[in-house]
Amino acid sequence: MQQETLNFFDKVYAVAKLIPHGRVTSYGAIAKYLGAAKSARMVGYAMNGSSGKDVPAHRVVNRKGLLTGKHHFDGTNLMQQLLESEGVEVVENQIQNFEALFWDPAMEL
DNA sequence: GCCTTGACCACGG
DNA sequence: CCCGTGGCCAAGG
Repeated sequence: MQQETLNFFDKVYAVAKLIPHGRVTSYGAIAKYLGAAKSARMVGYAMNGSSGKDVPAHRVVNRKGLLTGKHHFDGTNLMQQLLESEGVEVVENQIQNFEALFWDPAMEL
């Protein structure tokens, strides 16, 4: 009987891995898909442990399309470069055409 | 075992 | 959109 909390983290990783290229989603969207809409914070925290995993954390941004977590990456603009590498326009830590690139698991899945 | 911090979000003003 | 407040859960001190 493993811990449910660990399941939550694992779910976050699973959903993040399902994010298609050139698309982005928000912490709240993932949390809501997992049934924990109010636990959006935990999604970001889970991402903190995504280091070393196959989780594209750079595709997960906040609700405003802002790269709030770019400071947690190795470099300063690594997250932005990764997104631009997938065809996502990012200016001043903000994703351009965010609503069009937004990928909602609860909606698309 | 309590207190603070944190890659957030919703609501009210 | 900005500001303040509440909530949620986990990790670190």
